[in-house]
Amino acid sequence: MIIISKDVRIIMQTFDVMKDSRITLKDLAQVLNLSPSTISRALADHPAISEATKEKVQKKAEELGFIPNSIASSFRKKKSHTLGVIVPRIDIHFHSLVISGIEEFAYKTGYNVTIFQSKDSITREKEITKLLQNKMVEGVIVCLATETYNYDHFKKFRKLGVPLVFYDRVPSNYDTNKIVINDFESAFKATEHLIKKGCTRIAHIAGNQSTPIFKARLQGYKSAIKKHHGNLDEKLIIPCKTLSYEEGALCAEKFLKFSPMPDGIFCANDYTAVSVIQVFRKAGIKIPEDTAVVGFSNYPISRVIEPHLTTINDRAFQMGIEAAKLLIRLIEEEKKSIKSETITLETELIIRESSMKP
Amino acid sequence: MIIISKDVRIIMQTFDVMKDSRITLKDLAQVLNLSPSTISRALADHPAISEATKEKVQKKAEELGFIPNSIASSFRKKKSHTLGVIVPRIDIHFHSLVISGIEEFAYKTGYNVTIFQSKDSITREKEITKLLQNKMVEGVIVCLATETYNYDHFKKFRKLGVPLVFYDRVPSNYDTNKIVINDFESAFKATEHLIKKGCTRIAHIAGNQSTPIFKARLQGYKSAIKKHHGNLDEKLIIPCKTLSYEEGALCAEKFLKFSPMPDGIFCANDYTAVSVIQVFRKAGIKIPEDTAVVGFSNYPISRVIEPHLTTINDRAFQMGIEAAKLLIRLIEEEKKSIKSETITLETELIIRESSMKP
DNA sequence: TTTTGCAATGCAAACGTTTGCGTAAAAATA
DNA sequence: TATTTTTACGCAAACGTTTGCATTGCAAAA
Repeated sequence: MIIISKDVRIIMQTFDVMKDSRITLKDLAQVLNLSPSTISRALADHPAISEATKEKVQKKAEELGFIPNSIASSFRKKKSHTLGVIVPRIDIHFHSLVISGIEEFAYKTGYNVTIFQSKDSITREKEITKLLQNKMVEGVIVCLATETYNYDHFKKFRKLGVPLVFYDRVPSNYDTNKIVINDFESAFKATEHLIKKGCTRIAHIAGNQSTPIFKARLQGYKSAIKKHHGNLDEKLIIPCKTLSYEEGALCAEKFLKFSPMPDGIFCANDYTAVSVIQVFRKAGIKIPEDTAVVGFSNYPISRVIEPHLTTINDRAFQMGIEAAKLLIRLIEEEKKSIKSETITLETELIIRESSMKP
Repeated sequence: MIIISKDVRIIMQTFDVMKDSRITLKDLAQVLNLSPSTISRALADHPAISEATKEKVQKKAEELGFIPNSIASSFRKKKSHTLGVIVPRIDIHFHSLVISGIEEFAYKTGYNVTIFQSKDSITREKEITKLLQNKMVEGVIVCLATETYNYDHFKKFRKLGVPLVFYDRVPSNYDTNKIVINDFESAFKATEHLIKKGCTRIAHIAGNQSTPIFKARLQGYKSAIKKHHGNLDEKLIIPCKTLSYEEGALCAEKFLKFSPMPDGIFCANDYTAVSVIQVFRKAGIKIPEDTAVVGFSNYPISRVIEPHLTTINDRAFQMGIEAAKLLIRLIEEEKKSIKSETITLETELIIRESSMKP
């Protein structure tokens, strides 16, 4: 559907005339009979410029619709005021929350955010790191691709003096800045909650054990069980690859065949937890009376599923805020710090009906 | 938790030495006894440069770890190779899908994506448009803030020759490029589906009527009812402000008091649809036997809720792809086109259990 | 009055890359 | 061999802003 009206023609004319006729500092200088340097300083509120000229310049700039060319400025000052962000996928709710936090803080501080998706591919991740170096970003925030176990492609940033902050899926054995939650403690809390609710056979749907966060969650679960129940039944632990909704259903089917069945299940994420609840309910198992369920991440779905899901708030938005805050601090610090920082965010157990045993 | 090891110290030394010692074209030129222009052309695979020198340059560039300064290049060429994206919020699943599509296409085409959240505030939206002009973005993709009814702050882009593409919440009465779905037809399809399933009293949870997309959905609903049932009972239409999960529950409560109750409900989004299903089921109403429900958007939750929700796939990812594709075409077109384009994506009715009346 | 000091502005270079034009040498043509 | 064409490269300007240093005018101190 294409519409060409008389109106559009008029607009086009304007368009063609104005095209690329951006007013520059020099133009302003000429008009005002001042030097470009004075204009520049006036606009930057430099103390050496008199208030009178400052006002004059401001007014004229406004009048002529002067738009400072920040690329020229970046070029000259060697500062792009841009942060690069590499996430596995933008459309995963957790990451979109983190990005939202990053943008929020960056915007307030005057930085721009350029995003890239690694699609969990190390090849693409490497490509992106190269791009980011060209682009002269001032700092980079990364959540590693699942495939990434070697971090060499990030070393160049250090050489270039570009600070890095990793979040969630962070490098192990590599000293750098990290924003994480305490997965161990969170899992411990979640498991302990089930124990306190009277569960005696608590199962765990575990994530990919080559990913540190899921490993830590399993450890937290184990630790809580050992502390309160003494011994641990390894059979109650079912490892998953992707922790998808579908995989969760498969785990649930397995649990249904156990005898006795688990009376509590701690799932490494919310998708599998939701899946378990649905499969169990279809099988006539009452949640939470027969089996209590706890998830991890506080996805929107957790407060929609019936019964509402007890889960761990993983502070995704806050993670983004902290990542941006730390990164910008590192960028603006006079002498770039040598120390690497790891910020651990406090999680919170959100207790809902799925674990409220009578 | 701060760890300083001997290793880190060594890295730091390297770091300090290397800092800001980026190799430039000039450096390369000097080393190779060639002029910067030759280096530039060699690296750009210019036909006027011999294969021999090209190879020599490539090799040396690799060897010295030359990183082209794309800010300088952007500055000189007046091309930032950057797209600006303004969305109300990144953490809304629909938008994160669109952004994902935008990034996907932009990445393949060599463009970067800088994102901004308007937070549905017109003030912030205006601020962002100013920023984007400074940044010399080559094109902008926008989903308008709910507050936005005046589009003057976007007119400057046209004057600057920067193409704009709007998606989802697009300006009305303003000739520009738009990517939309056919909300009218989709709503018509959804309502007709309920009619064909035998529903005779079909209600509608409508969105904010000052937003064109929700207005169109209401019209589509009305049109289908009128076509098949002849007359329309306006009481069966409940308008909502935000279409939130909570608002959906309020609507559901109202429907429960109707007599006779609606035997079909078409909701303007999935949140309210899910809410309706839950409230109805708690009240003992069988879905879909007593009342069939159809949502809109195909949110992840729609295939988790029991019964799974019949809904409209709004092609969010594809919308992002198309927006980026159109924008980049507009950017790269020789003579910027005068015509505004509106691309309407075909939606798809996804039929699941919530509408499968026997 | 001369000197010193300060406030306000200008000069000019620089940032790294690109590009139109010029030119030398080599190759092709007359 | 003389002339033209082609090939391969260099020169130098330009992009718009910033910034160290120089400069001007003028008031305060000597």
